[in-house]
Amino acid sequence: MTNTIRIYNTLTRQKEPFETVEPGKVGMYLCGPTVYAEAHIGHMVGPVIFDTIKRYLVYSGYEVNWVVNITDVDDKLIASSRKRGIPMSQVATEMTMDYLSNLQSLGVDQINSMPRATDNMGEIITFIEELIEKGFAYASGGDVFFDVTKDCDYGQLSNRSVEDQQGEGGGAAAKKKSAGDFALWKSAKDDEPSWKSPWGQGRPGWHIECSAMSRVELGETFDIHGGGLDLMFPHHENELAQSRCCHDKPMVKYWMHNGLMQREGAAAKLGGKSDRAENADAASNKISRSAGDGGLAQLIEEQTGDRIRFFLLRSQYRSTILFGDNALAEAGQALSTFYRLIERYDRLSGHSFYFGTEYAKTRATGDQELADASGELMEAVAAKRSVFLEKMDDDFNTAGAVSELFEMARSINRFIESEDLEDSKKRGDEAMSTLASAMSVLRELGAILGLFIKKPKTAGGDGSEDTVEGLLQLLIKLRADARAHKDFATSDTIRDGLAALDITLQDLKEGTSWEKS
RNA sequence: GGCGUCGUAGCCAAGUGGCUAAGGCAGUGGAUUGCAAAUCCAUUAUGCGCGGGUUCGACUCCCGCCGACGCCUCCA
Repeated sequence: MTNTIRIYNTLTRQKEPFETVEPGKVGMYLCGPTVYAEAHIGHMVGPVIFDTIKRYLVYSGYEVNWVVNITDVDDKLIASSRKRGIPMSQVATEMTMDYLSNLQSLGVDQINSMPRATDNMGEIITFIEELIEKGFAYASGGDVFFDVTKDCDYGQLSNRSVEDQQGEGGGAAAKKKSAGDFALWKSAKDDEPSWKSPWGQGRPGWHIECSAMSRVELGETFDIHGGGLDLMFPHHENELAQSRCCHDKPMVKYWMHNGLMQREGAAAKLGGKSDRAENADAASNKISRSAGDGGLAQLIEEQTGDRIRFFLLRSQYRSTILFGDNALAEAGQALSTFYRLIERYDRLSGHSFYFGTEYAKTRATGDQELADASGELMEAVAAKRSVFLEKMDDDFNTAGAVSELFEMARSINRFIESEDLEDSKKRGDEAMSTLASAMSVLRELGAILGLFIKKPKTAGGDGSEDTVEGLLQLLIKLRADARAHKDFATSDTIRDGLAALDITLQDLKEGTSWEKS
């Protein structure tokens, strides 16, 4: 187990060595979605980076339990349910399915548990009772509030004082002792969905479910808690207050917050800042569902999940990521470098990269030049692998790590060129064994990032890949015949025609391959 | 008003108190090719928003300024 991982902790605002509560084990919790509407791309930043973090921790020898909650009861869900004339639970189910399918498309498959708020009402109510008992909360007119004045450490995560709190206002304000108090339990109005509690029919406040469910799944103190920067206040601040006060011990060792995503271009510069009132109507590049963003499933269909995942991983997770067509296109262009190399390897080796077939070690042929080239390649690959891991150790710097992958790909291509492996007559077992070894390192590191795990889709989405492949082979053969007769007019007609369909041909030493962009 | 983040080549984006400031995209020259595409080689920031300061030395630390942005209200 490496013990060199360092994590930027929002609580202390610095990178700290990673030390788990329990040796060798990691409990981590990520705030999941409120399932009232379709997800947008911004919702995937957290899941993708946490999925990668888990992969890396597992790779480093930890046993990791990763929990992502589903908030399936809140005001917006109620509003959506009324508007659509269907039960709140149905809205929640639909949107949960949308969310899960998006996660799957992006290769987020490391989550151990996804508890729902409505399945944990008993625990939530118990948690609130404990807080009341210990004097940190009070019931008031059917509602229950957390008393922020009783928590002398309140505000340490987001670095703000109780005096600064403006409070939620609205109807609940009159029931509160002080403006900064927040709801643990909300009494139900007329036909709202509700649950029975010691304070009457009602539903939980926003923050309490995370305190209750994280305790159930991960215990009173666990290792990592994550979420978007926008959740730092009030959500995480309040969660932290609830749990710390209830248990009289720290809730979380490392608080991690990912940067928010913004739309590229558009109103990038709109003068003034700082004055909320004036800026309230200013155009924003922010992505949010309340601004009508959504449709992630369609975006994934157009762009592929791999491309979006790679795009997200090319930035440091704490920074603001600018999202747009250009950015995605560039990511796709860059990613294809790896796909081409992988296809090249498959073609030369006759094996599938994705199945990870290992070559038997071969006896050296005594070719000194080859031995030197092999040694050079493996040395370069080992060096880049080592830097890759150092970058990941440093607060999961996926952006820096990716650059090592590019250099690795170049080294491998250089080897293929220098040994002329495109020529089957020069393709000996010794060279291919070296190539396979180098590729296996690419596979190993790619898997940490959740990349290059399965073959990407190349043909169109009509499901007839065999047909497409057959047609392409037919055209490639016709073109080869034309070229053999130096009928370049015909051969170029075929190639240009395919290019118009975004299909690019590549003439190799032996045969022709194609790819669709 | 309070709290906080950021400003690195045409674009995206890592990074470090001191060797030649990663990588990608785009571009240019070359190898290769019937021509391409792909791949490889070379090349593209004497400088890291601006002005001061600390230091033997700062892009990296401190202060000021300018600019972009986030939170303080539902938000990943």
